[in-house]
Amino acid sequence: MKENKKIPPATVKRLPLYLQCLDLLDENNIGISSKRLAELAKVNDAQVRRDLSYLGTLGTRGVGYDISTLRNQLQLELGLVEGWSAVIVGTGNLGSALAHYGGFREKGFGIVGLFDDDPKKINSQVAGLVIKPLSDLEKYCEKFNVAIGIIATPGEYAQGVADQLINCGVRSILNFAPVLLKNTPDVQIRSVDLSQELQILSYYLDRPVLKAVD
Amino acid sequence: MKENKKIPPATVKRLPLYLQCLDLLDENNIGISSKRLAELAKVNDAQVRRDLSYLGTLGTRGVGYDISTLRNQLQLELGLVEGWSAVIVGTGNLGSALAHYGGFREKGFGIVGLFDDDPKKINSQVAGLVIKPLSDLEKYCEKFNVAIGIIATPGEYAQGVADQLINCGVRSILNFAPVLLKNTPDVQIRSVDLSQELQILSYYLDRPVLKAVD
DNA sequence: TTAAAAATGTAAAAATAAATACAAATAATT
DNA sequence: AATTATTTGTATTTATTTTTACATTTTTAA
Repeated sequence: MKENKKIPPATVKRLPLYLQCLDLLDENNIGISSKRLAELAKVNDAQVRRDLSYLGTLGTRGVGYDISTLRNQLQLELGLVEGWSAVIVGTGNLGSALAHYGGFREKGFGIVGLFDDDPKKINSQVAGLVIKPLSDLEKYCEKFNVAIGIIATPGEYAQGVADQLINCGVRSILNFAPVLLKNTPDVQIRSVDLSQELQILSYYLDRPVLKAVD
Repeated sequence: MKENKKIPPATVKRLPLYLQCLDLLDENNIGISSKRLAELAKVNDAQVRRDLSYLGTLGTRGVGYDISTLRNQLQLELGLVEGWSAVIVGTGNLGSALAHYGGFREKGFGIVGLFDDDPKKINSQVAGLVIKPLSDLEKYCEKFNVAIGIIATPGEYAQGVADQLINCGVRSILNFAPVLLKNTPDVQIRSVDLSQELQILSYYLDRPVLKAVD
């Protein structure tokens, strides 16, 4: 367990963004300034320096940041070197999209199981993984020490699935179903609600002058 | 164009959440208190009152809020009564998931077109819509007065698609491709990056004591 | 060698967001 | 009719986040 250096939540949300920006750079770049990184990430350059300072004293005055050091520290802080295992529950279009999505693996996450309760889907393959029934969930979670559950079921099944995941020891859930999951102590839940994102856009559609926030 | 009442961005982000909470209520509920709504939305009750106060004086002291008034005002403020038209570009699993997703229509958005440049997909149907080539985009945008473009292509095509959408007069983009789109004046861009969400979860995985933010 | 330019790290200030606390209004109860 | 309980709306306070400003360090140029 990592010590609690207490990085502000607003900063934590930007760390993956910085990592993404580094990935954009030409391979023979060796260093980068907060000014340049800020341009790429579209944030204030002092914000970049302040954010990065939570990871330690990584830069050199008058010089900038060493890209590889920076990448390493970001990955370390975000826990991307732990090789967390994840399962995806729900194998409709969204679950399949997630299963095919290379970005998870690329960032160090391993999708070790795909689950669905539709008998027609069980034992068929998606993205090289065999779809298993939810009754196999516990077995998988133990075997692969699954840390993350990704819910991509229709809304009506999401809470039940979440309960099962939690019951299997999963302590982090990424939920794409458009429902509010119950809070459980010691379980981190992040929800991405596609319709809510569109509604926020819609608000600003009528008010082009105003600035939205991430 | 709506006048700029300047609702704080943090509040705007919660408005769709309140709407979702109202949808959870039994149909014969007529009123709701900020306390109850706060429980459902998992926020502080004063926060609910403060947020709603930006929409006007909607409640009655000692009584609470009339649900139907509240829903109407939220929909109005979010622009959900304008019947904005949207197109989806990219019809892989993610694009298909979005096309099938009922939540958009339910909230008043109309998906009026599906676009892809894969010749094998053109003219096939997804969710009752015929997939068209990107060369038809301009025609559609004019015909349906498309306000919103949803990008669900692989990363490498996303910026090009965004440019085309903007060129066709689209002023709001919801981007699911894992790339940072260039800023364009007067164009609102919201990006949902699946891998970044997982990375944020990952940070807290090692630090169960800390509290994440939305 | 010295001066100017570039860049970090952070103190201090400013801006934004959230929570507390309570007066005012309404409804329920005695 | 008076009292108590409920509940909003918001002033005030507190917390968090962002930005400004600058001393400090390093590099480059004169």
